[in-house]
Amino acid sequence: MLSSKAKYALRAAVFLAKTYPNTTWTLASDIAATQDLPKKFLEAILVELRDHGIVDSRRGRYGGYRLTRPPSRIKVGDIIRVIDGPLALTPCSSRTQYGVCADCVDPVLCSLRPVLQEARDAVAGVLDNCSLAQLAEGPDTRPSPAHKAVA
Amino acid sequence: MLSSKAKYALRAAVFLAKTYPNTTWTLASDIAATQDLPKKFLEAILVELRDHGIVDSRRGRYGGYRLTRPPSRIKVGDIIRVIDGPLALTPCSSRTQYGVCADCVDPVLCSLRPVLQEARDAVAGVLDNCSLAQLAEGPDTRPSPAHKAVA
DNA sequence: TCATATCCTATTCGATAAATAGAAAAATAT
DNA sequence: ATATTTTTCTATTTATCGAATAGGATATGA
Repeated sequence: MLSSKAKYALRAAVFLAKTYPNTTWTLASDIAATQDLPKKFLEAILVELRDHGIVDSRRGRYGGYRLTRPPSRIKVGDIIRVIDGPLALTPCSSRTQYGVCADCVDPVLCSLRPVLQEARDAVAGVLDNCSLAQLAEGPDTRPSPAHKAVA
Repeated sequence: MLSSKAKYALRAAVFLAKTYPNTTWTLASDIAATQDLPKKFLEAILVELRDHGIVDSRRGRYGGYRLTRPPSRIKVGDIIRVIDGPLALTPCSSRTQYGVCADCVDPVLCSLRPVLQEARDAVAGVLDNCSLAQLAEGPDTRPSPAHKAVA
């Protein structure tokens, strides 16, 4: 599951994508207000995105935030990785942030690794293939699962 | 990321798969000892697996646990869902346990839902396609990512 | 130099993860 | 029947993390 933080980050990023390209800077308080996000929390999120090269920031009057590159070149997977960490289900099945699990020495668990890598490749294939530009184009018109669930 | 609990559950399940079919019952303490899992914690996990129809249990002397069905019919995805919940990244993109996110009313987030559903289908496609039988067949012989990472 | 915004540090609050303890309940060998 | 063994239940613990807030320091442009 995504953390709230990651969802907020995605919403903020899509918001910024919608105003791209932008000569002026977008206020954190504007994002917070229109997206209904906790302002202070959002600021912390934007700092993280900045530290990872997703957004640029400018202090002081007429400061704010904007994307560092065109929305078409920022992927959903990029943002999730920054906020929530690897897409993989275990450190040992991650490709971008590989690490040994605490209990990774176990051969039985290691028999799991191949399938976990497949899983991580499968999610990454989807999330790294969807850009902010695509999301910013507006709400999707396909029937949502909400409709199906009610039916 | 998987919880430790889910990893323990998988290891325990693969262990049980290796002794299938089994006329006798396998002790929790045997699983704990050979797999190096905290015994009491493992017991709680086995109860959850039992409550969800993955294992059967028998109390008293010569009691223990065993799989309710052939390992080929128990998928990695089944076990992860029982212990860690839906494979999806949000409740609203889950198919087996659909639910509305706390902030799901937001149209921007809703523009995310299609891609999140794709992601969930992609992971599920992998994890629901890998059975305990496959894992029990022994450690995988493909080059592991550990080797690649060291290189 | 003032207004405004980001940025930094600290703190809170609650929930969840990961486990442990101890006793009750059940099943069986003897 | 009874003792033994094993699951099962209830409670508690401890630490960590998620989510958020507070307040001030720092930078920027008018």
